[in-house]
Amino acid sequence: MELKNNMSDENSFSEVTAIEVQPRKRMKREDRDREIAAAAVAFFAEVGFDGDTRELARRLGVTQSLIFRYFPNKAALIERVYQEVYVGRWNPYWETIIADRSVPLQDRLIRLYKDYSRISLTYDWVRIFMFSGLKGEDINTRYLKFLRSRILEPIAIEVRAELGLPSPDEIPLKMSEVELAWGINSRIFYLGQRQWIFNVPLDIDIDSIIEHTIITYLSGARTVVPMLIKQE
Amino acid sequence: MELKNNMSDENSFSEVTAIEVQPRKRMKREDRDREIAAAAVAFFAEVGFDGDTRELARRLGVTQSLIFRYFPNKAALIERVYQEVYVGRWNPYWETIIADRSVPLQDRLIRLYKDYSRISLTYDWVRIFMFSGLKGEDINTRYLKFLRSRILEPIAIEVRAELGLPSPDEIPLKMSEVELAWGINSRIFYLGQRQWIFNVPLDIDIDSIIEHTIITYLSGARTVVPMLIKQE
DNA sequence: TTTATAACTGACCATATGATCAGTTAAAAT
DNA sequence: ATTTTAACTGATCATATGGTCAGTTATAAA
Repeated sequence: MELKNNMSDENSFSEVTAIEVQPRKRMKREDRDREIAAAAVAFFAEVGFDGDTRELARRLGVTQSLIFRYFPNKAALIERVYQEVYVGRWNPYWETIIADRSVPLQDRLIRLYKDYSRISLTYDWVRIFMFSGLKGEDINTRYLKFLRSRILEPIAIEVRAELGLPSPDEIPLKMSEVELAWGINSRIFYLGQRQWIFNVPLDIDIDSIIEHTIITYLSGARTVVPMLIKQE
Repeated sequence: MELKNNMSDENSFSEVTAIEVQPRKRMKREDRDREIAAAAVAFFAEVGFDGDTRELARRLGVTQSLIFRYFPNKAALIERVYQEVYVGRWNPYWETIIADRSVPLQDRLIRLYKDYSRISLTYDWVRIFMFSGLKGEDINTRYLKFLRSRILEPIAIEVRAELGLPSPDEIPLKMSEVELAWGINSRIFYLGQRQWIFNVPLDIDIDSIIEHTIITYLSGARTVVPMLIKQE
C-alpha cells in the first residue's frame, strides 16, 4: 500500500536518474521508519522472527543501533510487521464482491479468490503468517475470526440463496456449512505453503486451480448442504 | 511406535508402584537415546528448532551436557526428530486401502483419511512439519513428493475408474487431476493447522469434516474431471 | 566385597545477540 | 556562512547458547 510509494518521493530531492547512484545518506524519520518496517517484513519472512537485528541492519545498509532508535525493542518491530501484513493488506472490496447478486455466485467467488490470492499467496504473507502462528501470537486467531465473519459466513449465506434453500433467518447457519467454506480457503492457502514453504512447485497455474476449487466447492455444496440443514 | 514402549520396560527393574517414586538414575544407552529423541520431538514441536538444549535437558531432568554425549551436535538431534516424525510414522497400509476395488471408492477414501488424520493431525506432527518447512529442510519436499506418488496419484487413478473414464494407459493423468486430489490433503492439513497453530477450534468433529471433504471432492470430480481429460 | 565400565555432572569456553549511550555529522534553519 | 536540529555511528554491556572435557558415581561384572 503506502509502503511501496516512498520510492517515488525519493526522486524529488535529486536529479532523476535511472539508478539511484548516490542515495541520500540520511532519510526523513518517516521514510526511514517505513524502510525499516518493509525490510523487516522481507527479512523476518525469510528467516523467521529469530533473525538477528544486525543482519537486518546490514541489509538496510545501516548500523544495528539505528533500528533501536526507531523501535524501542525487537518486539515492537515485530508488532509493526504484523500490522503491515495482516491489517495493512486487507481489502474491504472483497467483502462487497460476495454480496453482489447481480453476478452469478460462481463468478463472484472466482473473482474474489483470484484477487484475494494475489495478496495472501505472497511469499511474505504466507511465511509471516506461519511464523507468527507458530510463535503463538493471537493475531492469527483474530485474523481467522475476521475472515470467518467477513468472507466464509457470507459465502455460506449466498450458497443458501443460490440453492433456493431457506435463509439463515429461518434456519440458522450450521457450523458445518461454514466448515465447508473453510475448504476453499484451506485449498488456496495450501497453494501458498507449497510454493513458499515446502518448495513443491504448482503444476498448473493458480487461477485455474482457483476455478476448479470453486467449481468443486459449489458442486459439492449442492450435494451436501441440503443434507446438512435437514440434520438434527 | 517403538518409542512409546520404553515405559513398560521401566517397571521391570524395581517394585511396581503406582507412581515411580525412585526412578533409575542411569538408563541403558538405548533407552536414554529414545527418551531424549522423544522429548526432543515434543520440545521442538512446541518451541521450534531454536529451542535451547538447556531447557530440553531440564525437561528431561538431566544436564545439558548429557544430550551432547548422545548426539554429536544439535543438528544431529534435529535430524533424528525428522526421522521419528516423517519416516517413523508413515503407514504403508494407507497405500493398500486405496487400491482395494472391492470397497466403494468413497468408503476407501474416507477410511484412508480418517486413519491418516490420526497421525498427521497430531500436535507434534503438524508443528514439526511447519517448523522444518520454514527452515528450508528438503525433507518436507521429499515427503510431499512421496505423498503425491503414493496417495494422490493413486486416488486420481481410482477416480478415473470410478467414473468409467479412460485409464491412464490410454490418456495419461493430467496435472490438474492430481491437483484436485491435493485439495483433499490441503483440507485435512488445514484442520491441523487451525487446531495446533492458529488456535481456531474446529466447530464440528474431524471425522465428519473428512466425510464432507471426500463427498465434496468426489462430487466435484464427477463434474470437473471429464472436462479436464478432454482439454488440450 | 572389590573392580571395571560407562552413564552422568559441573565448570568452562567462544560466540551471538538484544539493547544502551556518548559522540559524530549530514542536512535544514538562520 | 553559521547555527541548530536530529539522523546516524561505534564501542560496549549483559546475557544466552552450542559445545567441550576432566572428573564423579551408579551399576554390573569379578
